[in-house]
Amino acid sequence: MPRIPQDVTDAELALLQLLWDHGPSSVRRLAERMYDKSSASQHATVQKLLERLEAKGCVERDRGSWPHTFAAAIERGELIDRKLQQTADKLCDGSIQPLLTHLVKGARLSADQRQSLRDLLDDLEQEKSDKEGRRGGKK
Amino acid sequence: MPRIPQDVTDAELALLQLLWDHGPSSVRRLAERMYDKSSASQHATVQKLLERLEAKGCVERDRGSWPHTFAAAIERGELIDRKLQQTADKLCDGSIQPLLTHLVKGARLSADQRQSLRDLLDDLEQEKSDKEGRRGGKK
DNA sequence: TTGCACTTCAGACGCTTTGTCTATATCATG
DNA sequence: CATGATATAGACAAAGCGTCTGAAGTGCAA
Repeated sequence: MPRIPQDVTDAELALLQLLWDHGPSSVRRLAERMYDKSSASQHATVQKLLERLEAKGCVERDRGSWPHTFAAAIERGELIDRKLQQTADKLCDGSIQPLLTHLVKGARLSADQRQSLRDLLDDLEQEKSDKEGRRGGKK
Repeated sequence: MPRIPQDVTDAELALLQLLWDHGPSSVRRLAERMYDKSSASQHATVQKLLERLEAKGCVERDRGSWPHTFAAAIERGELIDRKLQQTADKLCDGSIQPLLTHLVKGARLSADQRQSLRDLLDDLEQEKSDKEGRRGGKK
């Protein structure tokens, strides 16, 4: 089940952004947005990129429609998580804790941002105790 | 002097890790650790990688010693920050806030980890008020 | 049906990166 | 200066990436 995540290149990422921002689209629409009045070869380029994205499991193609409609198969957040995990693997021996520390220290967080982070932690706390209070569940 | 950060490749990173873990070293020592009984050509490979790392500002070479001694010119944390910023640039429009959120949500944080995160936030709070009330003695 | 425009698909090109290696110049010391 | 180790410059193959060409397929209108 856990398909091993593949890397997404820059051009591919640009396409994903378009899909995230504008929803499922045809090759033509994507090409027109990406280049802005696309030529025949650019159209083919987009097609190839989509093909590779599909192979990587990042894009879903609806072969029933004509022309084919493409949609993102992963969410932005999913890709973010992948990237973070990769960074952790390479630099922190797989542990994410150091990343957190560095982010919190490095980012100049405003009071608001700090507060929202605290809130987030509170939510986690809540979740945790929920799990305990509700008759056991699975360990 | 914000030297524009360069990317570090895998083999280069492996060298940096050695420098971080074992301190300044000669090419020979690095080669022996990296491959484990290094050949002549592997020795040259390490030399080339160090040369590139030096060009990228990630390694400092002491040309006074013989053989040259190499030391990391950036800290692990610095590279982590770079990577995180790059991820933010590509996926979050440069903002780090989303990264934080995803990390906190995604990482299964233990109670201890959550607490240390809170402490970290408290420290930031403290720092903030320090800056207002003091003539900053840093250390 | 045939013709046409559009799409899909397979493949290849050209450039760059990356890790590796060869060859030559340079050095420290006996 | 002779020798063995080191430094330096350059070349190489393999792979990745964005791009493009050419041919096959599909829907549609005359």
